[in-house]
Amino acid sequence: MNNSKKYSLEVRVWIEESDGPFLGIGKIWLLENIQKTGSITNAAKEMKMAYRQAWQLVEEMNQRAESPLVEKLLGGKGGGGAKLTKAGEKAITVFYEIEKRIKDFALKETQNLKF
Amino acid sequence: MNNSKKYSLEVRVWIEESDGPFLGIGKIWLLENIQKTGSITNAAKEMKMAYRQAWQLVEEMNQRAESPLVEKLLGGKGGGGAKLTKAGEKAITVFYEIEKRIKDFALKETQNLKF
DNA sequence: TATCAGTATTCATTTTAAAACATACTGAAA
DNA sequence: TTTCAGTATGTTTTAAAATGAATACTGATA
Repeated sequence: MNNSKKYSLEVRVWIEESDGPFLGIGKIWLLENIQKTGSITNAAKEMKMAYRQAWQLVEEMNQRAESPLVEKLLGGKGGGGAKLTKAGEKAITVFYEIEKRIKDFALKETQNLKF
Repeated sequence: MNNSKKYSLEVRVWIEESDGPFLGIGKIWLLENIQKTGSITNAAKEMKMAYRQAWQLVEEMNQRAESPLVEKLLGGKGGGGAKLTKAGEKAITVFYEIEKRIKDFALKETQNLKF
């Protein structure tokens, strides 16, 4: 008879670029919230993160991607805003596709862990 | 013609237990160093980590595993030491097996990422 | 041409985790 | 019964990261 502790396997996936971690689930959530709210400010509020932090993440993503993932609009009606580029939308779907395939595999591979 | 930025997929794997993350590559390295050096003190030095921290990780592992992964020896010749239990040795091999299977799969699945 | 909300940027403050320090405790062996 | 190196544990420093506050900038539109 065995102890009944439950263990499960967790997998984290991210895209690495020459200067280090480039795109993981955190930035993907940020992209999704920008898409949903139309601005970095509101996306940040949604996620309860500081605007400054969100802005820096967007800046970093845009500089390190082959082409910008977020288009920022300065001034004008409503002060401006931010929206995803085609590349930004693509990044979300590609990321989730890859993540899903790997997590499904991991789940299938690991049943009844014991430690 | 396309930009030549290189992207790669990174995967991190760890074992989760009811109270959160239980065993990842960091603790595995610690186990390996304990195995190699025969004490927590020397394992910590090897890894340039504080003894206190290493000791706490061992404590946590032992309490949350079904049975202890590290056997600690108090006092005596040389002040004591630490060695892996059978369960500790098993944990290392099982962890690496799982990790390898998943990383191999991830590598195979993802070629030519673009962002 | 004044307004307005969001972007852009700097600086001070808080939070956090990690490391460093200090000090008992343990027990085989000389 | 003293020595000794490693375990055990609390306290203090340090360093890094996140947050918060403050301020200037932008430009369509009323």
